[in-house]
Amino acid sequence: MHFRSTCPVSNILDIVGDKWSLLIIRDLFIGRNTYSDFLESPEQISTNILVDRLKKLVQFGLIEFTRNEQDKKIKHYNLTSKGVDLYPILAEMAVWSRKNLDVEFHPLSVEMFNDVDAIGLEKHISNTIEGYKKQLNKS
Amino acid sequence: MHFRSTCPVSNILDIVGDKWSLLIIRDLFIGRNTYSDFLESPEQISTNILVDRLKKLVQFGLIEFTRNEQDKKIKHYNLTSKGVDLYPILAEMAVWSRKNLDVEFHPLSVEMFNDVDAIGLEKHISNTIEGYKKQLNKS
DNA sequence: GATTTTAAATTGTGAAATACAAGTTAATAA
DNA sequence: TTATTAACTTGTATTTCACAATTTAAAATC
Repeated sequence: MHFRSTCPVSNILDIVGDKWSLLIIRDLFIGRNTYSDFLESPEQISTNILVDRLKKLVQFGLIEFTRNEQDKKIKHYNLTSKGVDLYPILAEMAVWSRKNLDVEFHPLSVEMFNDVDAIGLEKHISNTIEGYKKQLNKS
Repeated sequence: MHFRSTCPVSNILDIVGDKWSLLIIRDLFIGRNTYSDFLESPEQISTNILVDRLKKLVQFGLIEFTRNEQDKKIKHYNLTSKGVDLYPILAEMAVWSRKNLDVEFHPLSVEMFNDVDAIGLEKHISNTIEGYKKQLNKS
């Protein structure tokens, strides 16, 4: 990995600072976890970019995959601990957009905002991280 | 502005989700605020990209500029309220990098991490935002 | 066990974004 | 009037991305 500088903000941007990586991470948090799932996301990623990003995210240790036991041609991706740690960034991004953009949001994010308003951002973040890690231990 | 979807994470990435925008925002938080300052940052942005990003960030309402009264050919950029609101994202990115990357960081970020450790992330974020807004009122 | 189906991956081509080097503009300073 | 310099532009090469079509390989069906 080549880093442009020793700034930690620059460093993480060198890893996930492109148009697509963080959207794949977002997808994993909302339960989408196969190649086909990612293709169905509303942003419409191209297949070559998707394959490239999945490979890179695996190389960086942010995600990994297991084969479906029933149908071994299906890969189920999941976040690693490093990947789960990205959630605070995604949450702060969503919060910024709600505060600063005058647009309608997807029902899933409205649900997320309701939770944030009900229990606070910090609690929402820790709950989400904990929830994802539980899901991991089951599989 | 064209948004790829109604996901708030996707929305903000459509605005600042490129290789450079958030580094210019970071620069403004650490006191770099002229074209020449930005060019001197360690990541070495190209002049054409810099001009393009500054224009876009102004258009999006994240930054604005004033002319130096002593030397009117110098533009001093500053964050707007919308721009200052990006700080939690930058802070969470830095925190992620410290936790998950095994590299040495720039002295300025070490200083920032010390503050985070001393007073907590939330307090560090609110102090930084408040500090920047004070600096704004003076000018 | 040959054929069909399908998730994942690849390939080719054009478009867009970025990098790099050089030159231009315009306000200030000498 | 001529430097000087901050900001900006231009041209070209490279890299990344978008879009469409095709290929691969494991599983399911006949």
